[in-house]
Amino acid sequence: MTKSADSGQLKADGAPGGRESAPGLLSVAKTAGELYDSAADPLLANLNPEQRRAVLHEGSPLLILAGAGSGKTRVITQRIAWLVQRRGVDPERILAITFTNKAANEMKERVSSQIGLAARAAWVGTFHAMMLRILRRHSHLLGYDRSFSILDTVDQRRVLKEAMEKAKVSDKTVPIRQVQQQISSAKNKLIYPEEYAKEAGKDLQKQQLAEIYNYYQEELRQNNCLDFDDILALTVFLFEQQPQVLSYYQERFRHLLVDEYQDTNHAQYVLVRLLAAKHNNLFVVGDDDQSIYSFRGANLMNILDFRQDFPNCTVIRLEQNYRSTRTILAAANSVICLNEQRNHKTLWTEAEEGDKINFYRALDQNDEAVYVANQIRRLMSKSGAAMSGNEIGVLYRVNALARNLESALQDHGIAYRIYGGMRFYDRKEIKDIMAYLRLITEPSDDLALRRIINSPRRGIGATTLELLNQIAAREQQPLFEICRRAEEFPELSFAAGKIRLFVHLILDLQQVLSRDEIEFGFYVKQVTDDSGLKQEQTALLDKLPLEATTRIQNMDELVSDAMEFESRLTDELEELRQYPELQAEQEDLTMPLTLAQIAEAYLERVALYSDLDQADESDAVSLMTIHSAKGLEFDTVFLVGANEGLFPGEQSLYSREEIEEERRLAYVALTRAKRRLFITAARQRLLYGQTMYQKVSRFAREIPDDLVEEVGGSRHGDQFDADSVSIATWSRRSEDARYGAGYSFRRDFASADTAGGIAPGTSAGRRGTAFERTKNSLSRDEKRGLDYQQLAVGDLVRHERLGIGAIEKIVPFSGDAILVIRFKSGTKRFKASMSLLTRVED
DNA sequence: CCTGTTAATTTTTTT
DNA sequence: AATTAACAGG
Repeated sequence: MTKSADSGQLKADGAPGGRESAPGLLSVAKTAGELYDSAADPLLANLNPEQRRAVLHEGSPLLILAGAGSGKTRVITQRIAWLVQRRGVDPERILAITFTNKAANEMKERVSSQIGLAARAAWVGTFHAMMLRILRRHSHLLGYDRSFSILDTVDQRRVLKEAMEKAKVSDKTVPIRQVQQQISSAKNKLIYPEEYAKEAGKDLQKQQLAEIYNYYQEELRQNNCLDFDDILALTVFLFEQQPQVLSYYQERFRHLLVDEYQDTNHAQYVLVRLLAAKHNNLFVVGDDDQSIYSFRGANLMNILDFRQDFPNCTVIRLEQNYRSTRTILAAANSVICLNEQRNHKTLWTEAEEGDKINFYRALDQNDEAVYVANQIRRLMSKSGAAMSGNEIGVLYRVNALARNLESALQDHGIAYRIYGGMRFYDRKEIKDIMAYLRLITEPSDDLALRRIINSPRRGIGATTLELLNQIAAREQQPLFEICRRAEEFPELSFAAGKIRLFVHLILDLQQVLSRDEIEFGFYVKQVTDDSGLKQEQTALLDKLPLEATTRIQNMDELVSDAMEFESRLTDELEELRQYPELQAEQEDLTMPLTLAQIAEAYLERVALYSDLDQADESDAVSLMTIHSAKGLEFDTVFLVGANEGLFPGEQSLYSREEIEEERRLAYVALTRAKRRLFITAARQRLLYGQTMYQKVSRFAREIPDDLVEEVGGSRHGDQFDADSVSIATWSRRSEDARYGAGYSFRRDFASADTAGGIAPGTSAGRRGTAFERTKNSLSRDEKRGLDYQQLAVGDLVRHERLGIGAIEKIVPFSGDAILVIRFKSGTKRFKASMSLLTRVED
């Protein structure tokens, strides 16, 4: 399947086409940067020689091996600015790919501040977002309708389960999770069911998988759905099958920039090769030491083999670190050095030595959390040099560790924000509403229909649904079509009335959508109301007050999120209109937006974006996994849970490759810190319902002694270092403790610890969901929000980022109100109780 | 057809 | 520990 990628010939001519000759400036510089007095160019002023060489590079594919904190984002943005402003490249000929939406947003913003609104015409985004954009335009060539929907992992599991039933494979013999993983990795290698079946050969297990895979893919196709991996793989197939389409994008994207190249999987690698093949203007930035996504198919070989893949390429190393102190950098270097699979780089810095790394050996997970909270409070209240919360990041290997930290921070009154975990859009109530939107915009989406036909309860249960399924299979029509014709089928007579109500609900909502008379936010509100979802929760208020309240709040939140989304979209469009020259290629944005288009755009955003992507201005300590911290930096970093079996994880202990990946993860964690680094490990830890006894992580022990200041015990030796009893590893099996005589003494030790008067940290009771608690802690500390009843049209308010604005409109709903506010920069909408606004007295 | 109960399973990391 | 799936009874 790589064949066609290879057949794309790699010409070495980087010669710019006519359209690229710069206005006035330098055709000289393209052969030799020295001929041009680059030192005087303000665009290059803040770059070191290597960075400058990278920005100016021309004529061959370029690999930049950029160590952590070496200014790679700056190099990419300056490169884009350089291309546009000095080389006269049309921004719409630039495709810049990042890995997270957050990184993409940051890049867009930085580029805009350099070159202004023209940046809008460049394509900047994640692989998934960019390829999706391409797929939407050409999906009919692959047999998908333009309005296909994207399944998330949960929906995916639903479909898989059915596929397994069809293939008569019990999910007991083969866990769904594994099937999901297998299919995903096959797709990332561009292997689709047919080929998978061929490769299976006589392997019975593989044959079964192939069958499941086949059913799964069929189901997706029938429902006009793609999963995440399809987005990449189908784009590859599109390019392979439709040379004219490929050729169009090759021509269009004369300049291709890829960030975090070390995290590309095979499909992404092929995409890069295909797109760059014609003009060869490939600009790739990566750091093999920061490759941490092999579990989702990232292939480290892509960056290690770059020289072979692009024989005439140039390699530039960025080794000067601008982020961390000497101490932190030395620690990170000494850890990563122990990996064998790497391009050798040694980061250096001119920065000062800085504080030693603080290592704390905690008693248990609560003690650990309390220690972190105390340290944070100390840092934030230091007279004269008080830090603000957003300069602090708390990082951990697995999301499960966030819980203890949460309660400790709460007890200390520290505002925090948790990233990851449950996405807002993943909540049941939200997904239900999204399923309504999907069915409304795409009536053949059976998956959406099945999700909502009985949500809220309409008395259409499994029996009826089974009947519907049978008829649909017989008639070869989507479920919704069968529902519509329910009267024609006698077997449905029992449920026909209920089905008709449902069909009318959807048809009515479709009509409202196509009439296009109300704003999108209100449309979403109408969906929540008419569907009965809201009412269902209101009815539950007496029975489950806590849950129902959150759900109602979430639905309201979704309404205002939809409003904000619309206004942001319209603002963008407005800006584009002011630059007619940008419009040529933006065909999808030149028309006035209809309600249906907004709905589709919204569904798309919800599918690809996580909460992490929203830039957050509030001043709170960040809690996140190391994975999500990549690309970020904090003045002070706490790395918690530095225990063997947790980090590195238990399942990676016996594979050298996996240990190396974990070590890279450690490297990423350490290099997030600018000035101060705290590392904590617990002697014993209650996790997943079991107490385990843990050694200090090897990564903490690999840091040279002279860089570390130890508190509460040594990093070396076992967990009971006082009497140096050697216990090889912890045990997570409770029956071990019960039955194994050899284990009983562990419990004695454990109780001795607590009986010895060392009280474990206070364990706060569980209160509500993580989401809720985050919100509470913020509102308690910040007093955000306004009471709309005390506001009037014309009042002035201040927003931290947007400045002062005037209230243009107040739209009350469900005890709150949406404020429409005109700022200098444009009109924005806020939910009054949630807004970060303060009133300005005039 | 729905509800409340038990039993079982889960834990890497994310677009 | 906590979420989720299966299951029996109303």
